[in-house]
Amino acid sequence: MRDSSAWKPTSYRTHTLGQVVDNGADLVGKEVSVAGYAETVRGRGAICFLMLRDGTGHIQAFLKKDNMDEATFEAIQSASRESTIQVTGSVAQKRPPKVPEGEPLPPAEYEIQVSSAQILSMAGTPLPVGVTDDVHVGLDIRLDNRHLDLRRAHVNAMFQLRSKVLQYGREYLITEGFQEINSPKIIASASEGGTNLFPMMYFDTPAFLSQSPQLYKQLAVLGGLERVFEIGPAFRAEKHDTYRHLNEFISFDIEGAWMNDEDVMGVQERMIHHVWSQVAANDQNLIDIVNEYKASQGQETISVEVPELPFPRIPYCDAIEIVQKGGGEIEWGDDIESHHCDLIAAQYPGFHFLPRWPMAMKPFYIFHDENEKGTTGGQLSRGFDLNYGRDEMTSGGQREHRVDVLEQNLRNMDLNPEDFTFYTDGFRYGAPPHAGWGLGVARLLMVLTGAGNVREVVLFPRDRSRVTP
RNA sequence: GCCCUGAUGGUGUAGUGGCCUAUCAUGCAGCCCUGUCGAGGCUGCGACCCGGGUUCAAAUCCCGGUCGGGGCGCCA
Repeated sequence: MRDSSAWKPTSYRTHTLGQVVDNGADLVGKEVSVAGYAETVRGRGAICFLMLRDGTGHIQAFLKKDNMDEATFEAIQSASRESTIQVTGSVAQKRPPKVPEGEPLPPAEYEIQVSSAQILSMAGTPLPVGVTDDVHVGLDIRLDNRHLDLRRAHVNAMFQLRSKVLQYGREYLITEGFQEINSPKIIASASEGGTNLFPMMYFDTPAFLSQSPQLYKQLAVLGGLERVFEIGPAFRAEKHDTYRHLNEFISFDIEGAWMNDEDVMGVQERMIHHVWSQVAANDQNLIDIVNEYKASQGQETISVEVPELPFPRIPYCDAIEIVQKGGGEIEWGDDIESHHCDLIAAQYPGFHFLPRWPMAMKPFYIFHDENEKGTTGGQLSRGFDLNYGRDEMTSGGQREHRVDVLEQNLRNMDLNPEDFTFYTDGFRYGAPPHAGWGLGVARLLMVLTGAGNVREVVLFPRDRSRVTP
């Protein structure tokens, strides 16, 4: 649950439920107003127990027919689960529950003895997905009803973790001098091969949704911003259908001047180390909530293991050897596919970098040094991936800052340099060597939370067949 | 786009040609009891994805569709 100790009162409540729970002893006898969702409503006689939940905690409200307006009492008593209810009453210590002979009593708990109440919004019945039920619910049904699914404790906890990961990532990059930027998501040209961009109309001009901030963050660095990062959406019109791909996703990107591939790998591993350390130090309560659910479903629980620095580097040439020795069919120059990654992950189950890919497999903007050749003599690039186990988290690299090489790279890939002048012009007046990467936020969250599907950790995922809600 | 697989009450499931006017849990509705606390007890409600076919007989077999799930490809 969220820490609400510093939250101010609002028009609807004097205290959050978390504040009442945490400060119960001091509040005994005091009148408070709270509001929340009705988790259970028990009792059909002259008394009634209303379990309220808000985003900060749970508390029991105790209603007695004699102590309040009878019509209100009856309305609350017959309120459906998940209705929103505001109650006013005095804080009191709860009567202790019955425990078996010889067992110690649990620590004191507090409740609210209600003097007045109001139903703010009545929930329809039955609920399309249970919020507190133990019954398993399929992902598709959950996503159709995400607004209810989010009320479930472990789902709520995963999205709090997501927010924490972004917060810790941001704060770390800022300590290394990176500044946050936003690049346009509506772009004019299908700059890198139009087949995988979503077309749209920008008034009377054909335009596209951006698939990456790549070129723009580079232009920001060329413009002298030195070190930049962006957390923003990217759109890809690929008809993939897997646990790790979406057509709209949030990309965590950085770009830094006077850096090569190794420099930005360092930034990345230090950032991930910081994120994991902070989660381990501050957010075990959220991990516990997720684990409580996993345990109830018979799933393996998770623990936050702060990875050691530096992460292993497995250059492409070595990766090919590992795959070949593992029995995989692969040759220098082939892409390392998912089943190949399984072989590598067997030796390197955690985070590991795969640097120095063949230039032929990398985009035109990746830097290469003519002296860096692979085991079979092929030209290497300064591009790299970061994997966790079999899954790709990041791709990045040092960028080509020599405009003549850049234009040659474009021609080598059958692209017309004329179409890229908005980009290449940035390199004509002095360009610093620079490097960067883009990290899939949801994929990182999958690792942290043990989610088996990227859709679990995206609020309203967009995939091949889902555009709503 | 390819291969495999599936669709049963609101939700999650059992069911492999007649034993199914379909199982169980949860839910919902109602009653009883109760300072309850994973409350408990009782009664009731609610389903075989759509279209075609085979058969004396189809939730069950076949074909098509729609929508899922798994694996892969694609992912400059």
